[in-house]
Order: sequence, then structure tokens, then C-alpha cells
Amino acid sequence: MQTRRSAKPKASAANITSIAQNIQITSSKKRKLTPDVPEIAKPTSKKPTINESNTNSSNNSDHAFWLMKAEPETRFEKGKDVKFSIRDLQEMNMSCWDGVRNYEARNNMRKMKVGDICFFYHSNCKTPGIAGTMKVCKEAYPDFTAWDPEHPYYDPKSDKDDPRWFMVDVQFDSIFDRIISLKELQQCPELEEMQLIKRGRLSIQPVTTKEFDFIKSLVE
DNA sequence: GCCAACGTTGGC
DNA sequence: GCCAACGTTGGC
Repeated sequence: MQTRRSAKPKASAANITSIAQNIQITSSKKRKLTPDVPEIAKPTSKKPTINESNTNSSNNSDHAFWLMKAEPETRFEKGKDVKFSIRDLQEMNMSCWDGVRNYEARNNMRKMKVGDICFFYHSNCKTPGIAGTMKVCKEAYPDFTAWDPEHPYYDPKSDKDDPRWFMVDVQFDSIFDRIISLKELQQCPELEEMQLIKRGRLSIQPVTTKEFDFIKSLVE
């Protein structure tokens, strides 16, 4: 039986290669890929669109904001360390964000656009909280780790012709001088409605512009 | 399509 | 390591 888990990008050289391959493929193949990929969005979860959820904004920027969780401390799953921290991303500069195995989180990832800004959240660790920011640099494409039986996030039900799970690529943007802890965030009346506070278990979630600006103000 | 049983998330 | 909250599965 497995222990617990959330989504975590894999910091391996293999991934970097895959990203490079995907980037190469993108121009010729991506356009083709999209129509082939069935929309498997959960019919029951009628989520607001990005525009609805992320637009109560004071500025004119046309990108959306998100929060993504990963585990910064070593933990072995199927014999592999699933640790991934903001420092790991900083060292790699760019990484795919694999391992998301929840439909709502996946659907949120599929709404992401290049240039969207994401908080990097450290979870299941000593001080859970927001550690920095990153940018979406490649929009959703099939999560190939779901097809690898050796991979901790293998899912035999994900078919190559009908992929069930998706990932985006992210690029390091900034690391905060301090972790903005969950404890601190929970105490801010401004963040009462934030998904992170209200829905602890969702690993990929939208952040409103107001929430984003407020949280940024805590570190500046 | 209900809902009980089961599995996972993730703070503590 | 515990366990509450909640997501998923599968029998009916």
C-alpha cells in the first residue's frame, strides 16, 4: 500500500531531456496534439473560468495566478525520492510539473497559459507555506510519467492514446526571503476565501489577483 | 446515481 | 505517526 501523496515534479535529468524534446516537438506537433486530446473535465465540478475567478483585478495584466504544491523534504515513494523544493527548481531553472493525479487539480493545470504566475507552495514539511514564484512556460501536455510502470505516479488507466493526466512546464521566477507560512496566511482576514485556506487538499489551485497582490505585499 | 467503504492528503 | 477532511470506487 502506498503512503500519502501529492503532486510533485521530478527533478531528474530525464525530465530535462523530455522537456527539450517536447519543446522541439511543440512547433510541429503541439497543434496536432490538442484536438486529439479529449476533454475529460469532470462534468460535475463546474469551476469558474480563469476570467471569472482571477479577474477581480486592479491591474491590467492578462495573465492569471495559481498556487502549486510540492514536497520540499525527502520522502521515498516506490523507492524514489519525490522531494522537490523551490531551490531545486532554482537550480534547474525549468521543470515539468508531473505527478498531478487529481481531476480538479489537473483541470486547473489545463487552464494555465504561458506567462501565468504561480506560487510555489511547500507542503507536508516542517514549515508549510509559500516559498516563491514561478512562471508557466509550456501549457498542458500529457504527463508521460503516468505511463511508466517504474514511476511512483504510474497509472495503468492512463492510455497513451487517451491520456488521463497532464502537466505543464514551469520556470523559476523568484525565491522569497522567508517562507510565508500557512499559519501566517490563515491569520490574514484578506485571505479568508482563498482556496488554500478553504480547501486544504487541492494541490493546484487558482489565486485571485487580490490574493496574489496581498501575499506579495507580505514579503516586500 | 446513491452512498458506504476505502484511500489519500497534508497539517499537526 | 495520528487522524480529519475529503476524493474515489464500486455494489446495488
